Amino acid sequence: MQSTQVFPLAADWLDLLTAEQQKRVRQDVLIEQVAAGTVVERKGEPVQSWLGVLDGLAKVSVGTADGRLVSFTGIPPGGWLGEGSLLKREKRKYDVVALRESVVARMPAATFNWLLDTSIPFNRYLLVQMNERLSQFIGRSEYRLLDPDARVARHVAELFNPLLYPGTGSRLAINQEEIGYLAGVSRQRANQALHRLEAAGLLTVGYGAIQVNDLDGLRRFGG
DNA sequence: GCATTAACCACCG
DNA sequence: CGGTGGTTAATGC
Repeated sequence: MQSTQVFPLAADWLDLLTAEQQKRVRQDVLIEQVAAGTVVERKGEPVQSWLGVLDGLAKVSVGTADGRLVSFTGIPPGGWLGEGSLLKREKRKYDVVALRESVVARMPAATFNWLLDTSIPFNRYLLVQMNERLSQFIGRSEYRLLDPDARVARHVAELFNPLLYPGTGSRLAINQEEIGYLAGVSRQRANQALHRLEAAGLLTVGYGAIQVNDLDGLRRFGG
């Protein structure tokens, strides 16, 4: 199930490319619609493409051999990932799973490398993205020390990071179970945290969605 | 005390 | 109808 037809390609880096480069990208990138629960990429497989989430929500998880989750990230629409493994030509180091029905894009390694060789703006984009991700990763280590309300606040804020996920507006379709999963709390506790954050005027809770009103406030909440 | 799981049921789309 | 959310009760750390 793939089409190279019209793609409302959620990728702001596309604008950084020349017309010729955009043309090749559109030709080479494969788009695929996947059902909820689909394992888009499995840990250990050779990396052949750069992955983009165009619609839906994907999770990236890293676990130990016994299956225990060590790290876990949500990728909303507009997020692209896997450039690290692609650059090092190594095997994928994590599982990528669609949390719900999603649309994913794959850019072949050859195209990715060609862009690296021909587009300085694209390199700059990657540099910014990788730096931002590193900063996010380091910051997350202190989440464990925070209470559940603050953990939820920060994980929600991460999903709205404009540098990593430019396609995400102020509203994101994500249910409370998924938020709980991201923040490492139960659905009930996530629900409670969301309402406290709403009472603090930081976000608005909708049906199967949240709307962020104060991104900085969320990042700062509880600490 | 606080969080978790399980279970309801009401409501939204 | 299925999915989501608000709530409660029982149990554990």
